[in-house]
Amino acid sequence: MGARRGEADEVVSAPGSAVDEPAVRERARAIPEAAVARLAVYLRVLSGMAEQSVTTVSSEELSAAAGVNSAKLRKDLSYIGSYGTRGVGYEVEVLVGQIERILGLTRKHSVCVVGIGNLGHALANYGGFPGRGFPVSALFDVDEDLIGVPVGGILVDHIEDIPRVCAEREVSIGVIATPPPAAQGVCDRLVSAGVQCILNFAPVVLQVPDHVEVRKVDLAVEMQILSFHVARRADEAAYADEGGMVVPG
Amino acid sequence: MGARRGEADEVVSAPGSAVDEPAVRERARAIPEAAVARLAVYLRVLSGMAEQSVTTVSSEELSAAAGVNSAKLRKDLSYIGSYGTRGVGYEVEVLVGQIERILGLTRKHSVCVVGIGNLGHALANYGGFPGRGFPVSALFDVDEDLIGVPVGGILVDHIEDIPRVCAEREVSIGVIATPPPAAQGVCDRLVSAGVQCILNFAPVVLQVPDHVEVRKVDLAVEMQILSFHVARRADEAAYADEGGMVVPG
DNA sequence: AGTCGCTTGTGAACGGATGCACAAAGTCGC
DNA sequence: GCGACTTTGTGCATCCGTTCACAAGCGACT
Repeated sequence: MGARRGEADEVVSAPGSAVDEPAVRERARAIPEAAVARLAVYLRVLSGMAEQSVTTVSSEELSAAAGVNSAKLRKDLSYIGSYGTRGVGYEVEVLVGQIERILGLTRKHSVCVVGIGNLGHALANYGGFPGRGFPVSALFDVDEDLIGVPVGGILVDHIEDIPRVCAEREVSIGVIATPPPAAQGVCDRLVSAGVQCILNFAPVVLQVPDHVEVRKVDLAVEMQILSFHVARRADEAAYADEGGMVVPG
Repeated sequence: MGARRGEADEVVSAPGSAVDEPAVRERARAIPEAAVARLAVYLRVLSGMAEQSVTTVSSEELSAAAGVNSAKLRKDLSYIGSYGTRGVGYEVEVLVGQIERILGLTRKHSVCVVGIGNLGHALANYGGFPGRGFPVSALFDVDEDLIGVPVGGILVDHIEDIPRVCAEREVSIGVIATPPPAAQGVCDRLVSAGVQCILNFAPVVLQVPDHVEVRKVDLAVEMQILSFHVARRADEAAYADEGGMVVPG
């Protein structure tokens, strides 16, 4: 992902001289993407614990609840600082606060949803967003029958108004839930409206400038990955049946 | 090089006695998970090309359309065999067929959706599934008002009937779109019904036996990852402005 | 045929993430 | 205060996936 930026033919110096790495570069922001995803999961688990008045948790307990191994959990947490107490564990409240800080959840992020079909409706009504600091503050579609209609308490605007409305409501995250052919156009509008992060549900590869972050959720791809595993299982079963496996003893 | 799958316990003979291992070679289904996900994307792009009567494509073109670099694309394709022609490229039809074969799409996979709320509705009506070999053939909920009601052409059954209905309709993939508290219970029912692959939209870490494959799609997590990037950007901008760094302890 | 240009397929280097194993650092009981 | 015990935080080895770079292979053109 974001590792590579800038123009290609810039840096390359001849090997041999001046190889001194400018140690200046790295700031603490070097959290692996995979770890960020897991931090979000830990946060959810921790929030649940906090609600049940759990005050302290060990890496072992938390990792079990999050479905990872404890060493990985500790390493992930170490990326954001040392907030544990050796011999005791982590204070739930502290961890929640720190993870929220790192994930940028102390600020609210306004979200807009584009494409108010089945999925768009579901997203607009999805309780998980506002509850976790992501107020859905704008909805867009092209269908004239939908414009002005409230969905989940928000009035639907026309796609043409994306730049104006997004600016007014300070939208920082755009969610695309349109049919595939419309996705790129919507994406371009969002980008020109200054939205820098996009969550794309349309089965399309979006072209965006370097400074825009895109994550995609493709249901068909997920299903196909599962299909692959179904097939692999079937193969393995057949293979085992045929006696390819040497069973000792 | 084929690093083998994790099965490991194979009979390892002395390095000198190199016997040919035809069965094992055929067994070399060691395709990285990440590559599988990309294959699904290539397949979508290729299908689009086929519809536009494109017959041949180079790794450069295809990789651009799929948003990856060409070396990675070639390596991904090499996992499934050598179906390209040097100096020319790949035949679209051939590639489509081979990827479908590897992903197990030559067989239909019946899907059931559990939890017919907003998201469940969206999934039941989602056109992308049946169009790609994933007929939704069963729906479940607990709400008595929904039982027997057709959604997307399928009647909703009660969750209690999961074992019977899934068996009857040979469901191989279960999709969980229930509220979080219900998810684990539903998951257990699916597992006991023999479903081996689960796509989980509930923000919960599911506990399943080893032989069951779970993929999760967590919208809140996706949003939080984006939030992290928003925050990181803001930090970078601030850092660039100040030109210095003081990290408070 | 021979050669030239193009594209695939892949060995090997690289880098990032994972898991292990242990020292450091704290608590608890006495 | 001290020693035993617990749990964190991390250096290190390992593994997996990505990227590079190039030989091998194919078609086209002379």
